[in-house]
Amino acid sequence: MNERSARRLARLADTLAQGGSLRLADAAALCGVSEMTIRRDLAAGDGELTLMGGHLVRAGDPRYAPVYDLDDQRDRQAAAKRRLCRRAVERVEEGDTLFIDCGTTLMPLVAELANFRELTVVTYALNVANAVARLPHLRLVLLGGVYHASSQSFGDEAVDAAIARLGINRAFLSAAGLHPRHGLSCFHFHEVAPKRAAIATAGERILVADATKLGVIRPARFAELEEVDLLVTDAREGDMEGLQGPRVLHG
Amino acid sequence: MNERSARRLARLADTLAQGGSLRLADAAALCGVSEMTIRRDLAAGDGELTLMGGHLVRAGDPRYAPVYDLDDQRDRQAAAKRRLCRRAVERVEEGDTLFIDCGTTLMPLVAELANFRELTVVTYALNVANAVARLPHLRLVLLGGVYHASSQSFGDEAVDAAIARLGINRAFLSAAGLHPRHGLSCFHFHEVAPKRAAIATAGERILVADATKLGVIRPARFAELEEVDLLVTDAREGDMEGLQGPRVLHG
DNA sequence: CAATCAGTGTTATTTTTCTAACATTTTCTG
DNA sequence: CAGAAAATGTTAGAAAAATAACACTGATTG
Repeated sequence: MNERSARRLARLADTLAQGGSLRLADAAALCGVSEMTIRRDLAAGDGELTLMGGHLVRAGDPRYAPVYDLDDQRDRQAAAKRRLCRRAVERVEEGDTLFIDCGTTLMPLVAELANFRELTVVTYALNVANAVARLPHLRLVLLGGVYHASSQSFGDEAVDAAIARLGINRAFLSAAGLHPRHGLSCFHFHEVAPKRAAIATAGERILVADATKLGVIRPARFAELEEVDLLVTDAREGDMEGLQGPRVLHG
Repeated sequence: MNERSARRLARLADTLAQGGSLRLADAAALCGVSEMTIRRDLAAGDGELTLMGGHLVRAGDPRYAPVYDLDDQRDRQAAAKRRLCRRAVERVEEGDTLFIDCGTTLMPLVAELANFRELTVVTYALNVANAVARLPHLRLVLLGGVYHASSQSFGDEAVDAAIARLGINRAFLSAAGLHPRHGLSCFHFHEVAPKRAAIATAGERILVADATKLGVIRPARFAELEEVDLLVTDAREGDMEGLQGPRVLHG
């Protein structure tokens, strides 16, 4: 996926941040491109946005999640994420204190945590917090602040201090872009501070990123590749050339 | 619309109560009728359910969807609480920064805020935060910390400092007990710190409490009656004897 | 019992959405 | 700048959904 394509997707995601839907034609007009281009953007995207009968909606919105069948095309991406998270959770040990980043990539990870007895989860994302709160035996620490609908997360200048006070064993990070020379980047600048704080504090830094993130640069750069210890991805060896730094776990 | 038609719609609405979508074919199978019948049901119905590209979803622009809380609906006092909150919201002015306490009492208040253009809501409760996050024009500040499932709220020792940094116009407080001599109390000790911090900072302190809270003492005492400026309640004059301090608004 | 009518199913037609193919424009590269 | 590659637009056809038309069923009623 290319730069402009991603920018359009981000803009649309922002528009739909509070939920709701957008007709494909309106989305195209909003971005000043043809409907076909929006379709292609969606196909190349990470599945956060999805098309339902000509209407663009947030895939994560429980309002539109299918009750019954799961045979959607969109599910392909979701299946990849589940697979990656299943690999990633192998690193977790009983008693850990985990940091979980925002976005949709790491949502399946929370589901995988249900089998642990004693875990503390630290996050600044509302969707992650809601998922964790449903698991009664997990301890949850939410880093507060001003809410950013675009990423469903909180943050302010106090987040560094708040994270520093915690003893985090493992940080699970997500990134919208992962580039050999430009390192790790995300869409929103407000995500940078908590990500950096987590990287600084955590014992082990684990990045989970599907193949579509590879070779991509996003506006907000938050770390170098060398700053993470492990990369969990479904990208094949061929796609990884020039990527140095983390050990790689293929999902 | 006829009896059976309404019954099918009710059943489908029930299936989608928790959100989610249903393909028309599945909906038809679920009701044991043809797709065409479902289409006709929907056309005759009240528009609660709608068809989006072959998928049945709960209708209306979710952006302005009413904020429902499941706990709230189970609550016998729900109607009273809604009435009290409608009275309480009269105090709110455009541009305010509001503190909203935890519990179910103040949940209807959030729904009432949908019509304001410019508000900032400060809270330490997960249920309140989720409700506010769905309203686009509202700014949300969540006070983070360790999650307490018992009250669906967060809190730690840093909450005082976090609240003190904010300029709060009006604090909407809830209490589990309200007693002439023993003042205001709640169930959980972890609620005391944020409540006290809000009382200390806010310009106007508004306590919302239905009649069942009157004359009751709970384990965690957090304030005196005199520390709130206004009490919104449905209790009758007779029940209020000995209650001194706040001005009273009857809902 | 025939006529009627509401409720539903079936089929056909129109409209919309999706997909693929190819044309055009823009951006990159040597 | 020429040529290649990428991005986007346009068009046409396939698939799916929405609508309309008509047929069937079973109950009601005069």
